[in-house]
Amino acid sequence: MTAAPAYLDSLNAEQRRAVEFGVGEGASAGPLLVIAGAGSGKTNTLAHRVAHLIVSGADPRRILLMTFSRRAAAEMSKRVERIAGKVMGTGSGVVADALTWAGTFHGMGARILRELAPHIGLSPEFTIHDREDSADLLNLVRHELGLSESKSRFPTKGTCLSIYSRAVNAQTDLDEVLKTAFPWCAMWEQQLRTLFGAYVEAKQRQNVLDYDDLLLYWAGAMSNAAIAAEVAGRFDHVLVDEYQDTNRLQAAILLGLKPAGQGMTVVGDDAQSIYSFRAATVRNILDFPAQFQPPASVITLDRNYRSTQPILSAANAVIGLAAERFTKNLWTERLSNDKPQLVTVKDEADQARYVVERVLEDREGGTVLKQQAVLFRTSSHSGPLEIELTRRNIPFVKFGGLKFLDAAHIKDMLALLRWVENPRDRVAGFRVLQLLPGIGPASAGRVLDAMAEAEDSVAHLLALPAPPRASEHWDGLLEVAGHLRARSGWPSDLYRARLWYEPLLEASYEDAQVRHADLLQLEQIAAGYPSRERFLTELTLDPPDATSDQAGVPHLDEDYLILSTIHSAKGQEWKSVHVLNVVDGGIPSDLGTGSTHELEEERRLLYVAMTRAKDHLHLIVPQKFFVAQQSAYGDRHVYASRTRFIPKALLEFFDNVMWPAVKPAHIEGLSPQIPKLDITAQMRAMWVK
DNA sequence: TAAGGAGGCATTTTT
DNA sequence: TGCCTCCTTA
Repeated sequence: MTAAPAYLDSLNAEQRRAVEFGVGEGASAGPLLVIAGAGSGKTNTLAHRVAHLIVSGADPRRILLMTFSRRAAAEMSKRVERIAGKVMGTGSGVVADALTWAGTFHGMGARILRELAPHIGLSPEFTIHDREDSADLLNLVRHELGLSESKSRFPTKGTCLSIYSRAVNAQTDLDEVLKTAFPWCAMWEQQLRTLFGAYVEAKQRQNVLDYDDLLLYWAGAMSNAAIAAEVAGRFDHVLVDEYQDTNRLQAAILLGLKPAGQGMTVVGDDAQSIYSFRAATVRNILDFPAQFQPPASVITLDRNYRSTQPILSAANAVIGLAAERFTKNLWTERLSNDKPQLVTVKDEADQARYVVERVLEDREGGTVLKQQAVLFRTSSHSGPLEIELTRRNIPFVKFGGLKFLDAAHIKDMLALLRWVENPRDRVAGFRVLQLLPGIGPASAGRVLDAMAEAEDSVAHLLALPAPPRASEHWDGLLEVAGHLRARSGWPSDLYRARLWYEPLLEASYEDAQVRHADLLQLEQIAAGYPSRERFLTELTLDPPDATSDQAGVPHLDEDYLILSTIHSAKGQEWKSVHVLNVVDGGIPSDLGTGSTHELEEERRLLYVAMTRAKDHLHLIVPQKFFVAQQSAYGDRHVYASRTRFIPKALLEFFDNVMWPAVKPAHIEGLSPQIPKLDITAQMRAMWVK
């Protein structure tokens, strides 16, 4: 082996092995599995590997790089560019924008399917349903089948979708899925089977795909030898990040792309597998090497560059109690005397106060808010904290939970665009039509039926008479639909759509002002996409994270505190991390204790949360904790105990403190950062729910 | 047949 | 609490 090029100097020996593995053998290098522990420089290593491939002559347009989220893909591309640019010269243009196949499985699937569409019985104009749309369609189908009689408690649309999704992604038959994951729905097996069959037919008639279809159709296409050869032939290298969170369907796609494993690299950490509810299976990563002949090479990265030794020791101890584990303990050279804090507080209100106080303290100490995060198991757990933050005028952004796109008015606008893009999309049409006063489910259904039978459905729509009570707004709808259909100007389409929609918005919502602002923001976002189709597709596959419907959401250039579900915190790191509700019922969630399998995943969740912290880690244990979602009504709290994942024997890894300490917090204790005279804001904030 | 009101019930995490 | 479904009324 020749001496390593200078740009690899910053890597340690194992990282360099991972980067250089098989490079120079061209596309014939065998499969590689990199087990990369938390904070072990995984992203950096993968980025270096891609850059190294390119520098060594690989064509970046023939590299497929799949990550868990779009954010991760963007970050990766940027790094690759930086590294390779340094070597090859930034102006060369060889690297810039050349890494065209970087994204999520779903995103890449959508792109490939649009090309393959004519060959596999799809129209290239297909639109994509997000979870809620899918559930709505499932609901429509359910009603048509008469499965919604009142006395029988048929599973809700959301549950039905989860069951369907799991069966698809786990490649498992319905009865097995019901038995293992949804036992309380097992009695409905026959009806569910009928429902799912009808659901699939409806999707095909309407030329829509749901999230699962993006994988399912892709995998299906790969089972045809000619198509598989065509698709596989495009890529010399296939690299997959976060492999522990892929499911069997995704593994099947990969195998279809690289049956012998040549040019394939997967990276992951079985200790961080937290997506089994999405049918991800840790078996994918464990069984990866053996599915090839000869088996894939394995390289392990276990040096942690993120956390201090005390934090790491505590995290190692927690994961060390796992029933099964495959990765070694992480180690670091970052010494420190500060153990992680295990803080007992009275209730969730005190928990919120504690966090706020520490956050302000840390900021005093020079850690900007953006370098601090508060993590929690369930989106609703941050409620009391959000109130406290608002009261104290501390800006924050929340990741996970409710999304911008879930807002009704945003969905309305997108439905119009989607319907115009794909007039067969019944969920979209149904929604748009019912926006008009005087049109309900029945009229909407009739219009859609008439369109479905017509040769040219849009022309047919334009010629339809107004439904009985909807004459007032009918022409307006036809006009905007006709216009958008005939000539799509992007992003001005959205502007036209808004002009049409705004009168309806004002008529039906009290807070039309706020919603109006959201629509403007949507227009901003739209301007960043080259076409309507790309906008709709990518927005569905990668919804913006934060909501803006509450006052006080900061501009992005300001400093703000990060609030995030543990799931959404994957791959990230902060100087200081607070974890809320580290009690039984919080983590593990009281819903996640059904099987050992679920319980182990909850344990890994705590591990993931803890390993996000670089310097300071606080686990907070409120003694009084509300169960499930019923926080506000009734008084159904429980006296919780510390999470079972930190039994007595592990207490030595933590500083155990009670808060507040002996004397109660005093008003003079407030940080000088709080403007003393801003009482008016507090008065107003008292009424912010 | 649309639309608003009353009453029942609730299973987390996300592409 | 807030969402969803069913029922009543115009």
